[in-house]
Amino acid sequence: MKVEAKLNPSHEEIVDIFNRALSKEAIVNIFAHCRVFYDGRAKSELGPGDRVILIKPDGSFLIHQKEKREPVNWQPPGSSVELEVKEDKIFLRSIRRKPREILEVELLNVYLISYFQAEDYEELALTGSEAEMADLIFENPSLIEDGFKPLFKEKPIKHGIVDVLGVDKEGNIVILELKRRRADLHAVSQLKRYVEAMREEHEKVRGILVAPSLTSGAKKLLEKEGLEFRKLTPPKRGKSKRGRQKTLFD
Amino acid sequence: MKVEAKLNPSHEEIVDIFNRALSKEAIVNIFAHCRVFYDGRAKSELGPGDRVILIKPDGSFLIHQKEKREPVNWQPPGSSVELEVKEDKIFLRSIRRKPREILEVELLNVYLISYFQAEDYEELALTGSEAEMADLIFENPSLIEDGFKPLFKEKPIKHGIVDVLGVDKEGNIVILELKRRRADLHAVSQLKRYVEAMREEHEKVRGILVAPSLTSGAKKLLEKEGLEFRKLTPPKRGKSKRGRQKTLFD
DNA sequence: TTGTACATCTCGGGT
DNA sequence: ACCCGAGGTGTACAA
Repeated sequence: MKVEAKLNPSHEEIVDIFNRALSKEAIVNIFAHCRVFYDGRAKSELGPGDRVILIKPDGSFLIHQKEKREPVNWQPPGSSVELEVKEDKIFLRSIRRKPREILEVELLNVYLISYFQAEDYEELALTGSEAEMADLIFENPSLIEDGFKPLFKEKPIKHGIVDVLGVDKEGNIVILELKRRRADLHAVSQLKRYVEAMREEHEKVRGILVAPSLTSGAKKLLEKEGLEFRKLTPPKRGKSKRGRQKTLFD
Repeated sequence: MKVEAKLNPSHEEIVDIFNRALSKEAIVNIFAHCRVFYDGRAKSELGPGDRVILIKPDGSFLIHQKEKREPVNWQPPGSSVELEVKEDKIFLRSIRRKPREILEVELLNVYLISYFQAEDYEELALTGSEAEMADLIFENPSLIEDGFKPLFKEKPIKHGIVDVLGVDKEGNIVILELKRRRADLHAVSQLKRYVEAMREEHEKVRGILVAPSLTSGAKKLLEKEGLEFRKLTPPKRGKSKRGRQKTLFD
C-alpha cells in the first residue's frame, strides 16, 4: 500500500503503522496533541498543543504549529528516528550526530497517523537567481558599463569569494558583488572586504554593487566608501518546454 | 469534527473537505501526485511527482518532497488560497500581494486529503540565543575582561546596530559583536563596519568578536584588522519548572 | 570536514 | 512600510 491512514489509532496501531512506514521509506504524517523537547545547538521546550508532525525517509523531522512557514521544532536530514511506547506513554525521538542533537516528542493524543510512499524523480527548475545575474553579465558585459570585461566567476581571493572579477576599459580591476534582491549594509560590507583585500596587491581597484535596488543605509555607506552601484534585476529565463500545455505562467 | 481524512477522494469530496477545512480554520494536509508552478521574486517549475502539501489557516502554504527539511515550494503567511476544479482538472492556487507571488499546484491525483483543526496556545521557550549571551555579559562583564563596563545593548550607530557597546578600564570605547555559533568572515566584516563607524567620532575604539570559536578565515581577517576575540559559548538557562516530570533533559 | 555565501531565505523588532 | 540583523538558519559547492 502506498498510502495508509488511521483516525484515532490505538497505541498498537501507531506502532504498527509507524514501523510499516519506516520499512517502506514512506513519509510519516501525524496529527497529534503533544509536547516537544529539544536539546542541541540550543535548547527548547514547547508545552502541550496540537501540531502536525512530518517525518521524511531521509531523517528530516518537522513539527508544525498552525501558523508560520517555519516548523517550530525540527531535525535536519540524516537524523535517526525511533518510536517508544513506555508505560502508556508514547515518545517519538530523533537523534542527530555531529552536532549531537535530540528532539523528543511526547504524543499525548494522536488524532491521525498516515504515511505516504512518495515517488518523486523531479527536481525544481528555478530561475531568477544570483548565478543567473552573473551569467547575464558574462553574456552582456555592457550591462555593467561600456568596455567592462568579466574574467572570473566565484573567484576566491584573500578574504572571501568574489562574485565577478573583471577589468574596465582603463585596465582597472573591477569587483562586482551581485544581489538578486535589494542590497543592504551586509552587501556593502562584503564588497568592501573584497575591494580592500584586492587593494593590498593591486593599484587601482573598483567595487560595484549590482542589484535591483539599495536600502537607504546601504546607499549611504556605499557612497562614503567610494564604491559604485549598478541597477540590475535578476533575469527570469523562459524555461517552458516547447508545446507544454498552457498555464498561467506561459 | 476536529479531524477528517479521506483516502482517494473524488473531486467533489476534495472540494467539500477543503471548504470545510477553510471554514474551520484547520490545517489542510494533502498527499498528491502534482505539478507545481511558482512566479514571484523568482520563478520555478516542478514536474510531476508525489508530494505532501500543507496549508495553514494563516495562509502559509508548504509543498514537501520526500527529502530535505525545506519545502520545495511554498508561500509565506498572509497568502490567500483557493481551489479550482476546471474541466476535470484540479488546481490549488495561492496568491500573495506585496510582493506579488503566485503558487499553482495542479493536482494530478490525490491519495489522501485531511484536515486538522489544531488548538495550540503554547509558544516555544528557547535558550542558548545570542540575546542570552548579551544578558550574561551584562551580568558578568569580566567574562570579556577585567574592568569592562557594558553600556548599551542593540545600540544603533552610524552604519548599523551594535550588539553591545561599552568601555574598558582605560576608557576606550569597546564594541562587542556576539555570535552564538562559530564566527565567520561575515561576522568580522560586521564588527569592522561598526568599529570604523565609531572611529569617525571617537579616539580609541576597540572591537571584540565574542563567539564560541572562529573559522580560519575569520581569524586571519580579525588579526589583520587589529580586532580581538573572546571565546564565549551561549549559556543554556535551566528552564525546567520545579517538580515537572522527569525527561531526558532535566 | 571545514569554509564560504546564497536564499522566493523567514522572522522579529524598531522607526 | 522599510531597515536591520539573528537563525538550532538550511543548502550547495569548493578546497
